[in-house]
Amino acid sequence: MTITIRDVAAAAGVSPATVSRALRGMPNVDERTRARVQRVAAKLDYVVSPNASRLASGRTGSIAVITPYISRWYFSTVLSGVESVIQAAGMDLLLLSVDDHIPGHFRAAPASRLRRRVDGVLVIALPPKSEQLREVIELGMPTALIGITVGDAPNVTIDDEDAARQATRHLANLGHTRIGLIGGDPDGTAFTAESERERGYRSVVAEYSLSDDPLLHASGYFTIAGGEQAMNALLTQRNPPTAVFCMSDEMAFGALRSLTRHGLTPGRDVSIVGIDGHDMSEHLDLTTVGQPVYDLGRIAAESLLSQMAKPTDVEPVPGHIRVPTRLIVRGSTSPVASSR
Amino acid sequence: MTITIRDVAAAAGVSPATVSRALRGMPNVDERTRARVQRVAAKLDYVVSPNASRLASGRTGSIAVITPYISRWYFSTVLSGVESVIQAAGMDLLLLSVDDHIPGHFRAAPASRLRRRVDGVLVIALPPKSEQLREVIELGMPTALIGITVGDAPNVTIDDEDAARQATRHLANLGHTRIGLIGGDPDGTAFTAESERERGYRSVVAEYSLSDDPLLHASGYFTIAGGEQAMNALLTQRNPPTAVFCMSDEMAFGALRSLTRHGLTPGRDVSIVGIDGHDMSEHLDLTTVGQPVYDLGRIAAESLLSQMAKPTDVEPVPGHIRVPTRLIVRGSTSPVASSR
DNA sequence: ATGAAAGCGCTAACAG
DNA sequence: CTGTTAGCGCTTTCAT
Repeated sequence: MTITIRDVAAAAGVSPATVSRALRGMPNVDERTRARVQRVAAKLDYVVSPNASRLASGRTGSIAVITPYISRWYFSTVLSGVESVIQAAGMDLLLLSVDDHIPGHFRAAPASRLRRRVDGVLVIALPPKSEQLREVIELGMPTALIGITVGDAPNVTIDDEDAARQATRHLANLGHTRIGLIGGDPDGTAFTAESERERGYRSVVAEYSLSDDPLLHASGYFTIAGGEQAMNALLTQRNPPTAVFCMSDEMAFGALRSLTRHGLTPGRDVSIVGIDGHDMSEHLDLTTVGQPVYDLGRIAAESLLSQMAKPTDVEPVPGHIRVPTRLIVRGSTSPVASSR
Repeated sequence: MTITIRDVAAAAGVSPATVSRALRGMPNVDERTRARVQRVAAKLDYVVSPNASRLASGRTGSIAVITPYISRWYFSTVLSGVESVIQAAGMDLLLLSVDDHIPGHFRAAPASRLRRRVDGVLVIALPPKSEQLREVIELGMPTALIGITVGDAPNVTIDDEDAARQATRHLANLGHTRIGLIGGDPDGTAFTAESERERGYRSVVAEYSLSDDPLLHASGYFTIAGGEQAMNALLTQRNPPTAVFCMSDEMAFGALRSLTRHGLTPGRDVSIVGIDGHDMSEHLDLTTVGQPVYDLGRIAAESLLSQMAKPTDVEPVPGHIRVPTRLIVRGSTSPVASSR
């Protein structure tokens, strides 16, 4: 019923091997033969069986993307960039989320679903010390990490420390001296990005001799709601900051909302700056340090592909790739009110 | 090097066939034999080769998700719901975008990448009359559509006409009589949702004898920027609407922004209502008709799975599944100003 | 309940 | 440049 390579071979008057070569564009095939085979294959509406092909060749032609979230902006945007490259390369993209969106729902370890199934793995911002990431790396297959740094595993990131410096410096240059920080969790160690951004912030605090009052720090857990609560906390102090650096745009959105709810005007009463260049940041008039998230995905996928193409013995260290960020100044930041 | 079913068989002192049966939980295997095989397989760290298994059995164990966009809120949220079900079922999820994010970049027809490769297909809101959708449906494999209706193909949607009625009625009940409409494209025919939402709007206009001035209609192309421009157009008329129904939250976000830019206050000067229940809608205090987007994905995936489980001869019509929506009233809507 | 045998549809040497 | 010969690693009758 389903037509196989032998049907094509018979119809074209050649052997299955020749059909295989002709269709895959291999050399050492007479161009007229190739043309005839292609024509016959098209007429017969033949498509190779990926499974047979993979079984025989040992290559799976697929790469897996592992991500903690699918629908959050950063993750879906990275995924989009990844997908464009994978698809252009003619490979299959297996999507695997390790989040448990449904509380209490057990998610199998990703590694077991990867073995013998994909040629390479792309990991989007999994917590560096998570069991799941460790498992994946221990698989020992070609891997590229996005947005995180773990040992010397090939990865693509922004310079998080520098991004934080750009954001904080922008505030300092506007004359602010009490600059708040809204970070992730209180430990600040869940992600490499978190500690690096904090380091960037601290380096500017030192550089400009800004206030380093510990009360200027709050945790927003990288969510909108968390950012709002963090800003609430900052605002209800005796001596609130005149400007706040948020480690992500989403937390900054929450901070903006907190201001509005408190009857304050972002940019006039308190300046807010984020990191991301989130789609909605323009809409909310948020100053931010934009990162090319779609490109992060694209570049990581390309890097993985080239890593896979290379012979396994020579390893020219795909290494760490840094992509640039840039400060986007909007209405949420302005010079400190000299006197109120 | 890689260990196969024969290694397990040898180590367990049984035949490969028995290992196969034991590991897949088939009946007619002595439970002690099964236990031994499982123990040996685990000790040897054996994983079946999906390709060999698929080739031999004829089942691919994968389902494809085809979507025009990956990073837009609606699509990534649906995808997230789909993924949770597919993964729980132990199947592979192949992600395929048919969008050309990179202008001029040719995207191969999806159908050719599906044949002999997946057992079923999930399609997220592709334009009903698109070539790509037609191709996919003609494949004749188990399929479920999300957010669109095409013939009698199994699908999962909200009641778009009803959602539009809820939104428009809410405005009418607040006393508004000049209610604007921001839709997708001028034809309003790209998606089934579009024409149905327009029908719902019109039915309420008729029901409440509201103004049906054609100047109250604008096109926002389902984007934030488009929504803003549409609202601009509506606002610069001699007799602007006092309330506007936007066919999507993202267009509503744009409309809100337009109001703010014009010095108007949403909810006080002009009421705005959207459809979606977008993550940011709460943050922007937007009244909207919420749809359970994550569940749309979940339900469609489950429906597809059960469709695939059934024998092909009896077809009890998986049919059309409607999920309920609900009006969420927030600050962007309020009673019409009786006199200004 | 278990084993033997025959493929699933293709690719990869190896000849020629 | 093309054909032949072996499998890739599993599943599935068919026996036993």
